[in-house]
Amino acid sequence: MPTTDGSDTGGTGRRMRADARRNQEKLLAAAAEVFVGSGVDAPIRRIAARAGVGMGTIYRHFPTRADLVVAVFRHQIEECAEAGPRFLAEEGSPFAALRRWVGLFADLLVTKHGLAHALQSDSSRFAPLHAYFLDRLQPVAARLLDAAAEAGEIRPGTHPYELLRGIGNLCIGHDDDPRYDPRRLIALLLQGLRRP
Amino acid sequence: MPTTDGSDTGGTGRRMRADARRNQEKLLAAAAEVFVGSGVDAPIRRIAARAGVGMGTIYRHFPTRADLVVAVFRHQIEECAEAGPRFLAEEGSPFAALRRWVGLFADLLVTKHGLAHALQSDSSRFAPLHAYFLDRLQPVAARLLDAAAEAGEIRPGTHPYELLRGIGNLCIGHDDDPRYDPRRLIALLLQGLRRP
DNA sequence: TTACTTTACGGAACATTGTTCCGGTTAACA
DNA sequence: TGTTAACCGGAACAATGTTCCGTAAAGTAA
Repeated sequence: MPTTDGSDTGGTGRRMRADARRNQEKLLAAAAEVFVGSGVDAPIRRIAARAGVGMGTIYRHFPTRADLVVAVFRHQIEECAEAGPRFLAEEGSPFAALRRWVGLFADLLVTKHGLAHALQSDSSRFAPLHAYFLDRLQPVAARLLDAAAEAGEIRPGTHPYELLRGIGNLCIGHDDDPRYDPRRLIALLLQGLRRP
Repeated sequence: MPTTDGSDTGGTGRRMRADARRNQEKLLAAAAEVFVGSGVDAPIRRIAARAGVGMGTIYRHFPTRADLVVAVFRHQIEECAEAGPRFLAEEGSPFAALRRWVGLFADLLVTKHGLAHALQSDSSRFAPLHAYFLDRLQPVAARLLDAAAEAGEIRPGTHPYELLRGIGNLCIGHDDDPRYDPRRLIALLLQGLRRP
């Protein structure tokens, strides 16, 4: 798993060359800028151009688009994952923690243009992004669901994966349509979870 | 609004030439076949080739991909729209009718590969598809929701558009992942609608 | 510092797909 | 049957993803 600080080894176990690390950072910065303006489907060429590097360089550092997206959003994903247990400790009930965390998760998807859309995508583009998201967030969702179920606040049996994916899906396309607010539907979904 | 039978006028008010109608039918058949195998994002070239016509022909008949998708699925959309009022008459309660209709709607999206995905899409590709879907199905959803709300079975205030879009979103990507079954989440959503 | 090795860089070249355009063909009709 | 308007096919162009290799730079040791 690559890191973003000076210790990055490029996966080879050897230290990265200085220019390589410089370019990687330039690429991450450029990608973050372009993603905001044009979504995560922006042309690779534009990102390379904005970073001032060639096509070969971007493909060497990030073989797939998903690798680049993961690298750009790693921080936010990490924060979201860490918030789960914290909410469980802070909130009065497991269900309240679950609701708050789901809200944070939805914010992440809604704020970053096209991220939700990329997460499911067709076929298996973005498979690495999908995998990273799940590895990191599914256990968190599972723990919140379990806690709420044990407390008797929701009925048991909900699959964490399915819930995450469903919420992710609901967040798609909110930004080109003011009539559609994913949060209302997410609230309905949570309501449907509650024990009668 | 184009039709598929012999009366098609191509929108000009004049009768279509025989070869034009023949090609349109060949294209519809080919598109339906290709969509099943490769989803609605299959290359235009392949559809044209399967129909045995040139690129110009397909673009003349269906200027955008969405036009072609609409034409292919018109029948199913129409059936779904007509089922709404029928369910309302047949079922014991408005909510039961709503639930049954939502199931039919979901089946439509789940069965036709990639249709759900195309429905929201990014930017505004598929805008005609989106528009047709809404024009036809939103009033049906509205009537079902109103009836259920009036009967006191669900709480009022749910936007038909939002519900349709949400269900559409939930149906995305079910086919490349056995762990994800949109129907379970849709059931939760409906449960969340119910009056306490 | 210099010579040498290893790694990375840049961008041309190729592949795929969407989209447009135009010369030739054909159906419709008098 | 001749005229005309509509239609056809596919070449040509454009945008983008992906690969490859000659060249340049960084690291290393004498």
